[in-house]
Order: sequence, then C-alpha cells, then structure tokens
Amino acid sequence: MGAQELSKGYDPRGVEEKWLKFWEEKKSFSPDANKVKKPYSIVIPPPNVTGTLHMGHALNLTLQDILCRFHRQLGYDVLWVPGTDHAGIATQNVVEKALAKEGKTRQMLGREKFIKRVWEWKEEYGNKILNQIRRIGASVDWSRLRFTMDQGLSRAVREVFVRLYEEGLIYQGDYIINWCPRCHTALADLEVEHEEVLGALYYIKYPLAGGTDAKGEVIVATTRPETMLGDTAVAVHPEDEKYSHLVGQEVILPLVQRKIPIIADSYVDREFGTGCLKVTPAHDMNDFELGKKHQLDLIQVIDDEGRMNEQAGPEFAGLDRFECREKVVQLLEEQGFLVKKEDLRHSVGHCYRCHTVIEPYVSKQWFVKVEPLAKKARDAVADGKTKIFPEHWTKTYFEWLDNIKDWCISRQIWWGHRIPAWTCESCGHLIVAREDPPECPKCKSVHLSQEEDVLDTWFSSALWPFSTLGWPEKTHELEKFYPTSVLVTGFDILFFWVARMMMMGLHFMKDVPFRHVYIHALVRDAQGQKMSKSKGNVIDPLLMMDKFGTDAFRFTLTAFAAMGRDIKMSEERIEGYRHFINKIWNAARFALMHLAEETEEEKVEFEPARLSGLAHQWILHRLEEVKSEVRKALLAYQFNDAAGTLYQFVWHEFCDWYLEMIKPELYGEDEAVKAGARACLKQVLMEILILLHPIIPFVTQEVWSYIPGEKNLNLAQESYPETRAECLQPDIVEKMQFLQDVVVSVRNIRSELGIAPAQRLKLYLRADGDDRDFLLTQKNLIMHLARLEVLEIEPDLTPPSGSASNVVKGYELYVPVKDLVDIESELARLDKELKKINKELEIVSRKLANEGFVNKAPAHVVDKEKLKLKEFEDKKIKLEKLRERLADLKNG
RNA sequence: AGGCGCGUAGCUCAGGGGGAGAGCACUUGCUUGACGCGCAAGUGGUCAGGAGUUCAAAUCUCCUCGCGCCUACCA
Repeated sequence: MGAQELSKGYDPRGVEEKWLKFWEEKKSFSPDANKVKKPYSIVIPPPNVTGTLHMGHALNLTLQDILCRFHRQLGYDVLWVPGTDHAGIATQNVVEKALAKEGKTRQMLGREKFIKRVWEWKEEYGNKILNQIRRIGASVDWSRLRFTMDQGLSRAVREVFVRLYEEGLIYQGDYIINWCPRCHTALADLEVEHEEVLGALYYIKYPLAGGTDAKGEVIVATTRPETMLGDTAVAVHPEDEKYSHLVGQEVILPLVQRKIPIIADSYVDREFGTGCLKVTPAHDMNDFELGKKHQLDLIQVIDDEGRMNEQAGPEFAGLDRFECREKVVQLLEEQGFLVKKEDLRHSVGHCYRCHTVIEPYVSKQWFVKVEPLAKKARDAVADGKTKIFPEHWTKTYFEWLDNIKDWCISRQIWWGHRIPAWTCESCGHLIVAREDPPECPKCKSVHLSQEEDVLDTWFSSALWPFSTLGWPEKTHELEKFYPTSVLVTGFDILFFWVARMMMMGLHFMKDVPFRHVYIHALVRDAQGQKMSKSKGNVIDPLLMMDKFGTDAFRFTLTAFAAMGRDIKMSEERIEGYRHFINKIWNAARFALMHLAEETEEEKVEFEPARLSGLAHQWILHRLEEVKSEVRKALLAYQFNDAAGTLYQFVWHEFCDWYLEMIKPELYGEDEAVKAGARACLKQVLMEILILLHPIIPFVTQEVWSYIPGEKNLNLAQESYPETRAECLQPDIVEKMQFLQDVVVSVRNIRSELGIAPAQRLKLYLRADGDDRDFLLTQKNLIMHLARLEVLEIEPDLTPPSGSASNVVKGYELYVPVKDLVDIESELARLDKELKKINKELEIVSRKLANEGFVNKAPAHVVDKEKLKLKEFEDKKIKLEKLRERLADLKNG
C-alpha cells in the first residue's frame, strides 16, 4: 500500500466493515483442506435463534476468536464452526406472542402451519445474531454454518435417539415431572430454577376416623394446602412414639371427607412441622415416591393448566391453584380445621423460560437413563482426557454427575425434533425408527400415529461437537477435527450442555468431544449485579462497539478476563481502553511517517546483529520476552495476562522509551544510523501488530495495510513472530535501567523543584570505570531524554555550588539550580529522598539482624539482602553529605 | 444443609513464601517536531480480622466476620 499519512486519531467506522469483507472474500477463516497442518477446532456455543448479542456472548466470542486467530498464527489448521440453536420453548413462545397479536393461537393454525410460521420467523429474524457474531470479528468459517434443526443435525438426532432406545437407554413411562402450566410442557430438573420465597406453613387438623370412640386427630403441616384435595395418606416416622399407635388407622380428610390411611415411613422428618406429613402422590415429587412404595392411590386434582379439575370436587373445580389455596384455607378456617399459619422461607421451583411456578405433574414422558453415560463422562475428566480450566470447576462437574437423575427429554411443544416413535393404532405396537415407517411391522396396519412430543433442545445441543462435523456420516471433518480442541463457555451451562456433550460424545464417538473446557466469567454491571432487562442495567455490546470501536471493546473484555472472577463492565472502562487503541494508532502513525520517507536506495534490511544502539538492543530483548510471555499466557488461557503484558509493553516501553530514544536517530543526519533505526522500528512495529492482532484484529489490520513494502496484506494470515534467541541479552536491561534512573532522577529534580520543562539543564555526573564508559556512549541520548544543555561525566568532579543532587547506582549527580530555585525546596526534596531510603534501609537491616534469617535462608537470598544493605547505606551516606553541603551553603 | 469462590491503593482488579503491583481516579507542571484519547513527576496500602507453620506469610493451615454464586427430596 501507499505511503499515506494516517489521520490524527483512530476512527473505527468504515475500517471494521472493510476488513470483515476483505477476510470473507479471501476465505481467510476456512481450514486449509489440502495441507497437513495440525488441526485446531472449536465449535461455537450456539446462541438461541431468538437471541440478540449480549455481553456474555461478546466475551465468549472474543475469547474464542483470540484462540482461533492465535492458533492460526502458530500454524494450525483452524476450524471454528458457527451456528445457532433452535431453542424450542423460547422460540415457540416468541412466535406464539406474535400470533397472539393477530388474535390467533397455535392451536388455531394447527401443527403444520405453525411450524411453517416458525421457520418463516427464523428466516426473517433468526439471522440477526449471526450478523452480530460477524460484527464482533469472530473468525468463524461461515461456509460451515449449522442450525440444530437443519437436515444433517436432525438426522443425527434421530440416529442418536434410535440407538439409545435400542440400547435401552431411552424409555417411556408415567412419572411425576416438572410441568410448566404456562408453557404447557414438561421440563428437565435442570430447567427448574429454585428461588427462595416467603411462603406460609399451614397446620391443618385431620380428624381420626375409625371406631365410634375415635376422638383424636393428627395435625399436618403444609405449604400447599390446595393439594390436600388429592391427599391419599398421612405419613409419620416409624420410630416416632408420638404417632406409632396411630399407624394403620385412618383419618378423614377435611373438606373432602375421604378416609385415608396413616402410614409409617422413615422418609418423614420428625423435627419438621408436627412430624406428620400429608401425602399427595400426584402433586409432589417425594409423595410420588412414597405413593409408589406404599401403593397409595394417585388422585390428580390439578390439570395441565394449573387449575383444579373435577377430582378436586365441585366447589373447587375450575379454580386456579392459587385461588384454590385461598379458598381451601378459608374453608378450613371456617370449619375449625386450620390450627395456625406460620411464615416460612422456602424455595419454590420456577420455569426457566417464563418464570411460572412449576407444578409437579404425573404424565407419560420419555427419559434418558443417564447413569451409565454419566459415569463415562465423569471418568474422562477424572482421567484427564478432558481438562477443565479453571480447575476448580471439576469438582462441581463431578458433584452433579455423581447425583444425576434420569433426564426427561420429551417436551409438549411443537417446535423441535419430533420424537421418532409411532404407535400402531390397530395393535398398539410401539415403533421407534430412523425413517418414518410405512406400516406396522407387527400387524402391517398402515394406521400409525407419531408421537406428538418433541425433544428437549439440549438433546440436539448435546450432539453439537460431532453433529456439526457431519456425523453420522464418516466425514473428513470428523476425522480431522474431532475431538475439538477446546470448548469455551460460561459456567451456567456446565451441566445443561458441557456434561451432556461429554456423555453423548463419549458414547457415540468413543472419545471426548473436547480436550479442554475453558469456563469464563459472567459479565456483570459496574456494581457487580447480574445484567438483566428487568433491572435495566444491561450494557448493549453493539452500542459499545458503535461508540468506542470493536477493538476497544474486545480489549476491555480480554483485559478483565481473569480466570475465575466475574467481570464488572462499564462504559468508562471501554472508553479507557479506547485510549490504548488510539495510542497504538498514533505510535504507528509516527513510525509510518518515518518509514514512508524512506527511498528504496536508503532501505536497509532488518539485521539485529548490526544494531548496536542501546534502544534497539533493549527493545529487541524485551520484545523477545514479550513474545514468549504472550504465547505462554494464551496457551494457558490467561487472556488478561496476555492483554496486560502487551498493554504495558506497547505503551510504557515501546512508546514511552523506545520511540523517544530513537527520535534523535530518526531526525539526525547520519543516514546509515537512520536506516538502521527505521529497519528496527519497522520490525518491532510489525511484530507488535501481529501479537496484538488476535485481541484487536481491526486496528492492527488497518495499520498493517499502511506498512510500506509489505507484500502480504492479510494480517490474519501472518505467522506468530519467530524467536530471535540472539536478541536476548539480559545485561541490556540492567544498562537500560541505569540510564532510566539517571534520566528519571533529573526529571524528578526538575519536577519537584518546579523548573519549567522548557528550561535546559546542566548535569554533572560522577561515574567511573565501565559505568562511565557506558554513560559516555549514551551521552546524546541522556541529554535528549533529560533535556540537558550540558552533560559532564567524570570520575572526580567538584560539585558545582548551588545544585540539586541525587545518588544513582552509587554515583552523585548534580544539577545546578542556583538561579532557578531556593535552597529550601531542594533541602525538602533531599529530605524526602532520605526518608524513603531510611525506610528501606530499616527493613533490610532488621532482616539481616535476624540470626535465623542469616543462618537458615538460602545463601543467594541472604547475599541479595547484604548487597541491598550496602547499596542503601552507601546511598544514605551520600545523600546525607549532599544535604549537609547544601545546608552549609545556606548557612554560610 | 452441603459445596465453590471472593475480601490487596478512593474505584476495578493482577499477584500468590524472600524488595506491596497495574489501570482508572487524584495532585503538580507541560503547545516536548505520533498522540491532551497525550507527556512528565508525584500522592495514596495494618494485603478483612485473629491464631498457627516458617529464619521469613498478602501468599500455606485453621478459626471468625462480611459478600457472591451453585447444588439439594427444607412437607
């Protein structure tokens, strides 16, 4: 590209779209099918088609994108599969709402038309999130876009269902399940959100039935009095003397007048309430189990709408369950059966989609027998076949798998994978098949009715890592990219999704679905609260990208993505990191100004061995360290470390020191030096851009396109910079530190004594031996950096009168300030220095005075402390002398 | 009830047995031949509290307090 000058500030508008198009046209993110590069693959956690990009997605995508772009640089063949999830209940709800506006229900449309309507909705709105994924710069392979309801994945779902059924791992039966009366469907245990609410515990009298002399009664305690209408027993603990004599007798259920038995079961907690439990097998999970065990009647009094049915009795039939509760309580009270009512905090299950209170409900459902699958999923992590980062989530993962219960997978909705099961209307035979059966294999009847229910959305999500790669076909993709390298996700779906993918992957692919699982943080608001629409504290990632640029936003997420801690996000933070993006832009602008000046004849190839200047040697040394630190950090998922290292290096080393140090060379007369400086500057800039690119792809690519003479325009295809071991020379850091100390010392004097920056100063520095030789070689540089007009470095020098002074590396330095400031200020400044050094000296001397330390600590530690002591003492003495001299001057 | 995590500068957070760190904020000064979205120099800390292990603890162990989250059949 040409040698245009960059604008004064970075403006992301236009830039981002330009490069997105560029990368897409170049197919930069499709794996390189022909090459034998090592595979690296990630499947995207598929967002709901109903969704719009939120902070959680943004973080999730940014981290995956960093990993993918980084691994491309490392030479891997990278595949990142994008896609969306059909989100059964959520999507159906959305479309039903739209229908409601037209005054229609899905029942009015019928199943087929309704499904058609959902597909239409999906085509129209479902791609919104895909554009947003694109917008954030996610380097996915769009040619492999998948959807959980598309043909291939639907085929995988059927295959899995049928195989599990044939293996006896899927079964159908009447059980009590979590029912959402609003969504009209069963939910898995995981889909129920428990929430603490203030409820009440009602104590109700159940009079004893039996003989004429039976005058007694038992008192039960319940939070759901309306369910008493379906009570079929009262249970007590078998060893509870209070009640043991009553076991086997009967009570008369108030309001209903039904006689029900008193049974004994050790499940009952003697300490809770009265120690006497009413049993409603049809409407309580535990009571259901009790009912089965004791062969109790099962009376359903609540229907699938959450209303009381005829079984509840004519007085109550048709009432909503909560209205009924009030009525029951009122009647009990009127008839003298209500003993008391206590407040009680307890947790109540709510639907995770619509937040309606869950109703335990008995119905015919399909289940996956998970224990055998769970065991394998557990072992794979225990054996290290899959590693979870941060490691502590492993325990949570184990705990869940160890206590897992069968998974209810049928949903009474229409949008989803319809269960491939048919019942023969003639003979009642149940058929489970991959292909729709034309007739009953048993009686040849053609009157078959397909199961109405669809599968839990997570059932298809569980297959995602292999279904997206073409399973059950034996595809090239499967062979090359399964198991995937890493799964990046939030902990909130560790059970929902991660554990289930592990189970299915191991069962059907005989191998784990991913080598690593990286669990990232939750993005919260600035106060640390979860973002939610109802709280009104959501920060829209799209707005942030519009306002500050995608790079600034991505860098912010990365810089805060420390393992195991949530991210508190705020607009100010993003704004802060925009400054960094702009800083990079301006550093590049400066560099490119000088690179652009260069003519072909002047141009020098970058050859580190020939660069003798301190600045170049130092920056190249540091660059080597940074390269290895960033690589190490990213391989360990320490994203914040990578971001932090680069921030510090680019701003405070490259910009603050290196660029300042090479200015005299760049603006100087010596053409050879100038050319060398340009070559090094260019190299360092290019490597910085490569290192930053995975985090902030746009600004780096934009700058890259301006680099003169660069043949490869596509930064996304650049390799991670090679190591230059010859540039590592630790002693250069020490030298640099010395120089920086001298410069900072002068700047400090200037600043603390209030001398104008424009005022050129004189500096007299005592130094000898190698140190002096070194400083002499850097004389011009020091004069430039410290803004000096005179610099003298001598082994012996007479302190000029009326000067400010300091001690650096044991050498006194003097800055004559007689006419600029009063002696008082300088005395105060020296006192401050002395106070500092005294403090440090005290710490070190105390340590060395400790015999235990000197005897037991490792020799190198003790030596270090001794050296420090010597340095500090020396510095203290010298500072004191300087102070004395100045005080004398003042007095005389 | 059990489990996990957190408590470090005013704020947000790194660090994780041998000199308390960063960013933001704050103070002072500044048209410094890239950048005021900037430059330079500074101020600021009983590393929640207590006990223990150790020559040495912000760091390891235990306890206490506070905060957050997850899991559970808390009628």
